[in-house]
Amino acid sequence: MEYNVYASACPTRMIFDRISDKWALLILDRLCQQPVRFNQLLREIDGISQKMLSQTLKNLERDGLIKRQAFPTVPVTVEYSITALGKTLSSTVNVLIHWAQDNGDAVLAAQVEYDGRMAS
Amino acid sequence: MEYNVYASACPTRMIFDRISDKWALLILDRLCQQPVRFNQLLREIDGISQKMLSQTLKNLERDGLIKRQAFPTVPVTVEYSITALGKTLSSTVNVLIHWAQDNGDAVLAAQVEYDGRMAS
DNA sequence: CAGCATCCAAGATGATACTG
DNA sequence: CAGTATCATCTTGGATGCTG
Repeated sequence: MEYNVYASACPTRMIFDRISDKWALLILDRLCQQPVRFNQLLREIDGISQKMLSQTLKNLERDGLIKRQAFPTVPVTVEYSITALGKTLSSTVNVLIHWAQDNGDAVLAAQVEYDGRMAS
Repeated sequence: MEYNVYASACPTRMIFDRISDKWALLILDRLCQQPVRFNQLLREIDGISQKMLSQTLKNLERDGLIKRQAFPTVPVTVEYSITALGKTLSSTVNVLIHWAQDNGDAVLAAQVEYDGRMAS
């Protein structure tokens, strides 16, 4: 069956909602490098709250993009790692990251030009 | 200079905030095909309100990703088209769209598995 | 036609405190 | 350490009405 990307019920749109989660992308990118524990992520992802981290990790795990593994140490240790599926998504995300790095200046310049044009 | 992607002040992060706007991506993708007028976009992008459309178009124009052109007809006609910069972004966005189309089922399956695992 | 201004409801998020 | 629960806040976005 063919889906209309612009319709709400479209599966692609559902995935776009996940993809459009800033924290999810940052976490995914971070886990792509190596498995990381909860509090370490909390420290490294600048600006994220414990609540959002917890919530985002749960979503990512539910989507099969990351894997949660708890070790029976005292106190408990939990390690989050990326899955094969998550890796493939991360690759496409990296394309966007590189675009941003390459074109950040151009966007910034456009903003300055726009603001000047509108002010007058 | 090197930026830390995880820091709030990072330019890449700023761009990510734009990219993470669902409406912006959909509009960009639509304009990539051909120039479209305001009300036509309003009809085609399912679920978007006039307010959001107006707001998103303004942001995209400010970022230099789309171009707004008004024609002095009665009543006025406004056409939005994609810029060269916007086209390059759209290309990378398309990679994501294809990923979503290819992996939607896998994500769905993961969700079902997760929900079942958590319910027990 | 192509918007802008206003009001308001709902959801997202932060801060804080508590737990196995 | 790795979370959960609760409350307060703050943003977001929809609905409506008006305008050049």
